[in-house]
Amino acid sequence: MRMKISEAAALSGCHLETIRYYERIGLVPAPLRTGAGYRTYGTADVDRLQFISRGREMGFSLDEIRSLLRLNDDPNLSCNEVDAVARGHLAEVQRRVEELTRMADELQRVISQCAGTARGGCTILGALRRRDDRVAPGKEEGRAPSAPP
Amino acid sequence: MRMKISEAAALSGCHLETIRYYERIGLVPAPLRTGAGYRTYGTADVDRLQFISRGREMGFSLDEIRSLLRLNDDPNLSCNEVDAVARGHLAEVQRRVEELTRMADELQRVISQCAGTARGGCTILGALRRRDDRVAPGKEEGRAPSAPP
DNA sequence: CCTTGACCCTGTACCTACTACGGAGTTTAC
DNA sequence: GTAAACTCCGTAGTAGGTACAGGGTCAAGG
Repeated sequence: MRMKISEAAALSGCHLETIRYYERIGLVPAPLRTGAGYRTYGTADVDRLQFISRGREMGFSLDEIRSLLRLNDDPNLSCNEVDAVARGHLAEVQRRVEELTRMADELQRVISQCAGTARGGCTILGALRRRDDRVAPGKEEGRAPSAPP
Repeated sequence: MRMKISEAAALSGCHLETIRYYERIGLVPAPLRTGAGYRTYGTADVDRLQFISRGREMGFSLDEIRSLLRLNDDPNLSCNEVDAVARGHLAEVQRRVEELTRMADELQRVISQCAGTARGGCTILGALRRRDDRVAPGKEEGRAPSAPP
């Protein structure tokens, strides 16, 4: 019934050393030990580790997972809070998708330009090197194009 | 002409302490110093910092940027290698977009289910808890969903 | 019984890319 | 002249782990 850490790792999807790490940071309780000091895990322990593993697969932070575990343990279930955590995380994931998509578009752009104009100088390096002809979102230096220094 | 670190930070887009960090890890050379030991930067230094800042905005790792800087410094320009670094990074960014998109879809799914069936138990927690289609050796899954008060 | 190899233990260091101090010295503005 | 703003260095912290080193333990084979 009770198993060693390597078996718990295989069943839960958490790496062996990650399990010890989770224990160290208090995300899972310290398990029972054998006389020799070996950790032994029961099914409830493995369930908890699986919960964490799935949470990580969905991109939740360990802090978010900590909250979700507390909510999961609580008998008077508070679905609203779970919902809030999940929606907050979804928003964050979507934000990261947008950010990375912008990066990918920009990369695609400079790479494809480079393929066309390779002889005149690398446009990829040019995009990194260029001074001021920037139309990127957000930043504006107060430098008038009509009156250069 | 030469400026202090705070000005170099403002012009380059790198945080002041980040500049010192880049110096410490050897990404930028140690700048000249005043008699009192203050760092002073010239335009070439600021250009290099800007290069790094733009690289980071495109998501390149500092190691990749290190390579790109070397290629940029090299007079016999090797556009192929630059291209390889950029394409490799683009592939990685696209991989991350896909991964995050999968996460977002899954989150969307469990969140919307939860909104519909909130009374039967939280489906978000259920998705994390479920002992499922994976290799579950001979465990019975039948747990009657008892109605909450 | 003894050895061999596969486990397991603790503790620490390392990774990325920064950021945030603490405590001191320096420059600048009024 | 003095107070505020700036700079210095070094260290430690962040997330989420991974990777040893240097030991102890357990099962099987000979």
